[in-house]
Amino acid sequence: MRQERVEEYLGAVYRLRSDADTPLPLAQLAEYFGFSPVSVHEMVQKLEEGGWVQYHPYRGVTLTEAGTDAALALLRRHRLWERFLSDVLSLPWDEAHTVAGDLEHAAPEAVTERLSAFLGEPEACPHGGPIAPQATSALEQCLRSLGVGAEARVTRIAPEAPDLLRRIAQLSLMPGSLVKIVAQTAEATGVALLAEGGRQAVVPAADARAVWMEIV
Amino acid sequence: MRQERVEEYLGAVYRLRSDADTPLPLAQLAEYFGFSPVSVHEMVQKLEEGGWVQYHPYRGVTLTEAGTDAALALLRRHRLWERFLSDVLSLPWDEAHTVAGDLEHAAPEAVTERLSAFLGEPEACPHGGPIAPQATSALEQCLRSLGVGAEARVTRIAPEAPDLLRRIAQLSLMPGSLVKIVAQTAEATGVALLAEGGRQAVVPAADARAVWMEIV
DNA sequence: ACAGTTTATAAGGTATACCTTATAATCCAC
DNA sequence: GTGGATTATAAGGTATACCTTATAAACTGT
Ligand SMILES: [Mn+2]
Ligand SMILES: [Mn+2]
Ligand SMILES: [Mn+2]
Ligand SMILES: [Mn+2]
Repeated sequence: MRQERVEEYLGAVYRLRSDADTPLPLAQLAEYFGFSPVSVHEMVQKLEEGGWVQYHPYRGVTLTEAGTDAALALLRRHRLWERFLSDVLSLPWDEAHTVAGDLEHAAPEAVTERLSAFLGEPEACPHGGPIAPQATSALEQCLRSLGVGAEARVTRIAPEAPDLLRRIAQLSLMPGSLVKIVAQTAEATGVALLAEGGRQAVVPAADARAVWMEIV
Repeated sequence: MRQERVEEYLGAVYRLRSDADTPLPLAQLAEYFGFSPVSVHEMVQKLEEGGWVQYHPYRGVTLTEAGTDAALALLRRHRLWERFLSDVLSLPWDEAHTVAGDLEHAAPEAVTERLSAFLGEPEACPHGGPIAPQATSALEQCLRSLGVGAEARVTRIAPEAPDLLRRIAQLSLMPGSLVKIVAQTAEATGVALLAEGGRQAVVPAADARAVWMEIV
């Protein structure tokens, strides 16, 4: 197995899983990568042989300790590069995410640590993802799930799909933004309406599911 | 052909060739990579189909214009990352070279330009390699070729082999160092002796061939 | 409890980029 | 101009990581 492939799989498992013990169905991994389920199954078997994941037939994969460590290290590198690209080189945040997706595989531990120090030991990526690997705050709720009248602060955008990031940026909904839900459209197909610092914006339901908030 | 492989070959051709029109023998490429000549031959044929090189049977390869452009762009990225790793993250210069060998493939044009701006548009890598692609100064001579009594300034270390770089660093022979040749040992197996700012050092003949200087 | 869906496994295929062994063509130095 | 070294080419092989098609097994809801 090539190192980069291993990392991509472990990173994906970490990002997509709901919690550490609930196995992630291979179908979800396949869909995430756009690979056939058969290919993902093959790769997962190799990952299990390598001691990175545990495979639970008919249920999915969980990360072993080694797998979790590797995934966390990857995510940390990813987010540090994102900060560098975004803060130091002023790259748009969707491009920062994309480029970091390559750089993340090419920085040994020593470089990562020095990069973190240079950046001032940041705590989150430009999209709100934690850099010091810690549990996601249990207080986070997605924008979609908030009711009319709620006031909340954006903590994070996840998942970090480039086109989604571009739309979110246009609405100025970056982490830190304070927001009040002023209206809500009908059910599944609906959108959420909200006002922020005077301005108003309409967030499509699908996008609202990727915006995570903390009620204030 | 995968982009990274193409880049590695073009970069190697550029670094190893003596001048633009003299073809580089495949044997030298094979030796550089540690690949079999047959494999290199196969790859060179694909590179020719791709329009990156021209192959002159029994003589070697030359870069096409597209190939030269790609090689120069790669070298530029390589050297900018070296400067970043060395200046900003304080990595030892041999490690900077090694890590840059990976990062160089993962930075799109836009990132490269911003990186260069952030670094203050540097003109050379930590080992003296030019960043703005220009002809190497014709005044450069290698340390090995200088006679006793000559006074010169180090301009560059090439090739950038990590262990060579470590030895050179220990002798404090980085680009900029001023040096006077005070003695020279016998022929091929010999070493060159020199004094620098009071200190004295003995440079093995093989290493002296990689230290390029400008007579002052 | 069984039908229908989901998941697993078997079998064979592709492309990339490396390998070895063997033979053929060419070059070069004497 | 020929013989020994270099270089080219042919043929077949490996590993990785993806693919499709087809069949089998297990799960799940009614
Ligand atoms: Mn990646
Ligand atoms: Mn991010
Ligand atoms: Mn490289
Ligand atoms: Mn360099």
